[in-house]
Amino acid sequence: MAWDTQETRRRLKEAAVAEFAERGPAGTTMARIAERAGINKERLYNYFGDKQSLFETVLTDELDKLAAGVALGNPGYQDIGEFAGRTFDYHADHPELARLLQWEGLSGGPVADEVNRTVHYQDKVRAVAAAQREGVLDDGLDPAHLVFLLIALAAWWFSVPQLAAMLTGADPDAPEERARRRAGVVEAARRLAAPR
Amino acid sequence: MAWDTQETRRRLKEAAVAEFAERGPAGTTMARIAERAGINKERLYNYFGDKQSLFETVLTDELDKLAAGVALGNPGYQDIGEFAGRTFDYHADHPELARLLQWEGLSGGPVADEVNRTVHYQDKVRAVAAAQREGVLDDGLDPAHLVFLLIALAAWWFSVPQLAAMLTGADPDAPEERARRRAGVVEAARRLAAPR
DNA sequence: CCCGTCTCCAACCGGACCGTTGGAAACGGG
DNA sequence: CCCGTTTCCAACGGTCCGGTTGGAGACGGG
Repeated sequence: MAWDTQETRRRLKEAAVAEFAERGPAGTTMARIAERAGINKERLYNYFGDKQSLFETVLTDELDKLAAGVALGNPGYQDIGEFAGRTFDYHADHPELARLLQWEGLSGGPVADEVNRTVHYQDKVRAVAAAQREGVLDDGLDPAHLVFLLIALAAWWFSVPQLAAMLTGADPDAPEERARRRAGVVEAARRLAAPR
Repeated sequence: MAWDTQETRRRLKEAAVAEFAERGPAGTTMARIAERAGINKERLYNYFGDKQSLFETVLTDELDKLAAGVALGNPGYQDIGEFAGRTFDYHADHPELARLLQWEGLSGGPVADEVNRTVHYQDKVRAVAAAQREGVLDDGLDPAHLVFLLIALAAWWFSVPQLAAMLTGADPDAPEERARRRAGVVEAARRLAAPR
C-alpha cells in the first residue's frame, strides 16, 4: 500500500465522477464511491466534505478539463463546422461530462462555479460577434443564440440517447455511426453560421 | 368529499407529474406526491402500483398529450421553421415534459412505451424523407438526422436552462425573451432544412 | 336500510443511506 | 526507535423512504 495521499484523492475523485455521472447526485451513495475506489468511506468525508461538496468539486474539475481541452485546439473561427465537430468529439470521448451537466441542470440547485463559467461563455459570444462583424460568419442570428445552438447540435446526441436510438436505430458506439453523426453536425453547423 | 374515483386518479397523476419533473424518480417520494394531491398515500399504491410503474404511467401519459397536441397543427411540412417553432411553443407551455424525458434518459433504464414512440418518430422521418424527395425540403442532411436536430433546436433551451441563462443573461419567462428565442429557433430550422 | 366500494388515518417493517466515531494497524520523518 | 499522519475496519445513531396493513368511517346502488 503506497503512501500517497494525492493518489488516494485522485482515485476517490475518479470513482465519484463515474458514480455521479451514472446515477446522479440523488442516486449515488458515498459508500459505493468509496467501494468503487477501493478506499474506505471515511477518507471520502475527510477529504471532500459532504456529498454536495463532493459533487461540486467533481463538476468544476471536469469543466476545467473541458476548458483546457478545447482551448488547445481553438485557432480562431475559420471553420465553424469544425468547431462544432470538435465539441461533438469532446463529448463523445468524455460522455460523463454531458451527464454531469444534465444532472446539475435538473437538480435545479445553484450553478457550481457560475462566475467563471459565465465569463468563459461570454468570451465565446464576443468572439462569434467579432467574426460576424468581419463577415467570417453570417450575422443572421444573434451571437449568443448562435453559440447556444451550435452547442445544442453537438451535445444533443449525448443528451437524449434514447431519442437518438429511436430515430436512427443504430448503435451509437459503432465507429461508422459516430462518424455519420459527426458529419451531420458539421454540416448543420455550417448551414447555421457559414456566410452565404 | 366527492365520490369520484377518476378525479382522485387525476389529482394523483397531476401531483406525480409535478414532483417527478421537479425532483426526478430518485428524488421523489411517494409520500410527497400523496401529500401534494391531498390524498392518502395508500391510494397511490392502490391505483398505480410501485414508484417505477407510476413514473412510466406519468411519462407515457404526457407523451400522448404531446402527440395529440402536435398532430393537430401538422398540415404537412410546408414551413419547416414553423414546425420547429410549434415544438418550441409546446415545450415552453409544458416545461415538465422535457424534464421528464431527461430524467428518463439519465436514469438509463428501459425506455417506457418504446414501441409506440419509435413508430411515431419513424413516421416523422418518413414524412421528412418524402418532403426531401419532392424538393419541399433540402436533402443535404439525412432525414433522421434532420428530425433529430430540429428537435434539438427547439428543446435545447429547456434542456439546459443554466447554460441559456449564462449565455443570454435574460429571464426566460419574459415574453420578449421567449419571442426572441422562438424567432431564433425558427430561423435556424429554416437554415437547416429550407431548399436553397 | 344494507352491503360493497372508496377513502382516510395511523402505524408499522425492513432496508438504505448519511455522516460520525473509536480504535487499531501501517507508514515515514526525525 | 518514536511520534504524528494516513489509512483501514466496524459499527452506530438518526433519518428517511418504499410499501403494507388493519381498522374505521363515508358514500351510493339496490
